[in-house]
Amino acid sequence: MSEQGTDSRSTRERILDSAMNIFSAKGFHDTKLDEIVAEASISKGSIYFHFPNKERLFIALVDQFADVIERRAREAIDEEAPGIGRVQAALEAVMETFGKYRRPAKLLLVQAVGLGTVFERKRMEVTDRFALLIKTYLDEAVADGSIAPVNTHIVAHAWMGAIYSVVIQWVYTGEPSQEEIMDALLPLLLKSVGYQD
Amino acid sequence: MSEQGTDSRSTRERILDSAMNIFSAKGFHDTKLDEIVAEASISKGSIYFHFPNKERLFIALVDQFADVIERRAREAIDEEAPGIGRVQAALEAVMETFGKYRRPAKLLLVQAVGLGTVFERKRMEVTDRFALLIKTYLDEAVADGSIAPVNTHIVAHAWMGAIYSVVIQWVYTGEPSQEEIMDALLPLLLKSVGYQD
DNA sequence: ATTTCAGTACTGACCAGTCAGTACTGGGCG
DNA sequence: CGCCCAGTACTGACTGGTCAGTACTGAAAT
Repeated sequence: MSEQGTDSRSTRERILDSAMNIFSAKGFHDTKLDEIVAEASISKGSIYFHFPNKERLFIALVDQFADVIERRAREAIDEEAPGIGRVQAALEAVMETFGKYRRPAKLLLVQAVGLGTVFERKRMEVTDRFALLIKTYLDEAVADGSIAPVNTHIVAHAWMGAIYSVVIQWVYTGEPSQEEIMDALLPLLLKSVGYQD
Repeated sequence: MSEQGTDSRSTRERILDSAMNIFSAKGFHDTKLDEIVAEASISKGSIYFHFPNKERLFIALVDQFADVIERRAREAIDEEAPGIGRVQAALEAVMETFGKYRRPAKLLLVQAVGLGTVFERKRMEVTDRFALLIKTYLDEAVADGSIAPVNTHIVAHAWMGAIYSVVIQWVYTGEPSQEEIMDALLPLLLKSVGYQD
């Protein structure tokens, strides 16, 4: 692979890194491409060589992190036997991943919301994707008798919102700690569907 | 008060109405003041007479609706005796209010998020306000023994997120119906803190 | 005759996106 | 081997459309 200059990472990666930093801190509209250019020490033309426009650069970051979260969740699920244990494992994996990547979390949960019509579809796509993932395993837990029948569609969205909200709070303030969150949130969610360990 | 022309509402109200319609549909940045001018049949100068800038006009709408939601919730609470009944009453009031005002709900829950640094403070202020309201009455319910002790701070944020998420889903798709939501969400939340009716 | 409110026409800063040009690599060919 | 050519990666000064905000005028009310 071609290396050159002091920084060995490829230009594309440099752009993505800097874009992540600045988008997550200032939001889409308050981020100027020239700021990314400065922080990444690349040129404006480079951005347009690697990405068709600002919007797609942003969406690339959103997709990238949504993929990571989903992959981690699925990995955790696959290591667990069917039933409510999978729900717990997935939750732990998701919380851990959000915890490890604070800035991407902010980008996905906050900065990707409320950006006009174009991004709205992307946002719904991502939330639906996660909600569906949750729903699948809730349905599984219902089927094998781990929990009583519920409206899993609504429960899935409610769970996702609960996780979002607590994580956002944590991303911004650092409080409450991840341990406190796990200790409080996991039993809360499980109890909400009538499961007691 | 001064009336004039066909439309009897004051210019300020006309501006707020049209701004609400367009902001809630297209988001902050995709809304041009000239669109508001056209829809309200007023002039651009009028906007700048009544509001110092676009940002404050938007925030005025956010505050306005946040006040409505909070007032309805408090009214519902005050009619109920202390304990878990208050939580239920507040929830019903909030859901009903969101249900009645679909566009403002979209503005508050979606369009007011992810708009750079300036609005971030406002968003946190509003969510903290609601979370604190929930927390107060959760603490009350714990104190009088309606529910077992929990980390009410986290529970409050989780509940808020759950409500947000389900309402957003409903605002965009019209599904699930308000009745389904109430039937599924209320027991879910109550069970999550170990309360069974 | 001054204040309040509304209307119209205009400005200029801003910034996403462009493009002509540079630098380096590799490989086909006589 | 030296030469040309093509392709890829990147640069950064420049442009042009957009739109928030302003200046100024008018007119009704008190």
